[in-house]
Amino acid sequence: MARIKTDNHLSRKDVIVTKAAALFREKGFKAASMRDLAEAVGVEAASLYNHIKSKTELLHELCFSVANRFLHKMDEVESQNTKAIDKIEKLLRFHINEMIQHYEEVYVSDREWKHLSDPYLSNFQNQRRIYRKRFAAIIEQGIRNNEIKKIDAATAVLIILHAISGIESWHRSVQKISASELEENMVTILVGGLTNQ
Amino acid sequence: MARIKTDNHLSRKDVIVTKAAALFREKGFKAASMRDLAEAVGVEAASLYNHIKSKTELLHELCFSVANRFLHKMDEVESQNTKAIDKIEKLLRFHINEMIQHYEEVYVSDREWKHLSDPYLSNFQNQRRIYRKRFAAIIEQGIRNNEIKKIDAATAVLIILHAISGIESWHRSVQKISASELEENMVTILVGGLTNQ
DNA sequence: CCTACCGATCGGTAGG
DNA sequence: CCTACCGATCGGTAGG
Repeated sequence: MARIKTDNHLSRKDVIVTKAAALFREKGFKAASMRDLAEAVGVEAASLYNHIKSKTELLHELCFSVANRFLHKMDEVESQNTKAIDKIEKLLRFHINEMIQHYEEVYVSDREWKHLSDPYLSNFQNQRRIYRKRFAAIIEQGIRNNEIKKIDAATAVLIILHAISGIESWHRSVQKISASELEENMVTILVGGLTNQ
Repeated sequence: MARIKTDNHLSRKDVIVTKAAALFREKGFKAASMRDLAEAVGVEAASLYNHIKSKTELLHELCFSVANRFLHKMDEVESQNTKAIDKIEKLLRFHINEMIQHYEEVYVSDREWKHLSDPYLSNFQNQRRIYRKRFAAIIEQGIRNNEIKKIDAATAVLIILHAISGIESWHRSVQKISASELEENMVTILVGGLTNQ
């Protein structure tokens, strides 16, 4: 997915990864078979193995490409010289947009990572734990600066991250409101819930 | 699960359903095998079928027993003569407590229902859609009465319900804060996010 | 990229 | 509640 392309065409591998994300999202990792995937790609199941090593490899490519994007954004936000609540809003908006634009991948990374096997599993869990701690540290900074209510930071992170995963329902619904309206509503409720005023 | 008992002992069936909830939560419905379940119960796999009809039956018993509790609570809350924001807080606290006390069942009902098969699948999806509409209607009432910010009610429901599912992370963590502190933190953030003040 | 096929594991049944 | 076993399906490989 991160390969540089000279044209708009996706490599066969990219097609496989993309179709895998859609299938894993729809059926779950375990219930999605390599034969399902082969049919979606338009080849026989055995042919997939000329491009990938295993079914699990597909899952960990998806999980880590998503995790890397979030960690990269966290680096960027932490280095900025802004108020804690602004950092949180930036992270929140990034999460919302990632979920809207890369729905299948982000969803799979969020819900199917438990099917990873070691060493990827513990690696992923570690990255996730660290990300949440960094997020909580920003909230704690905001509480010390009186920008944010006196709440448990870990609980706040948990609420924010899970609330965002709710976009999944919006994504598959008849979509009454637009993506930008969705974003503003979420920011209003969640930033509003954290701040004193 | 709803059967009346004359003593504290669970019937064999109850043990199977309870162990199934734990297994489906831990591994996911598809990845949890009947042989895993048999081992957890302490019998051979074939023996399970003297108490249950199929693996799917276990899933739909879990999903519908959880759904029924929420629908029953919704009936109760709707019939009360209180402000919309109080109804929301009541539902919110009920959800939180259900998630804390019946963690495995509620989690499975929330995350594994897609493995139901028709007619149970569409039945469950219907109940879920109706529940959310009733929840949204209360929020809309609150907006009309100026108790709640002018937001999209469906988005608010989505945020609330998914935020609660975040308790899953708390449940399996080293549990820094108590259940009641968790509840108060969630109510503070979410009710605070909805209200004008 | 395909045909042919493998060993393993699955949910479930027969019969006692 | 057990032993014995079934047909189906799985991820993956061999060989071309």
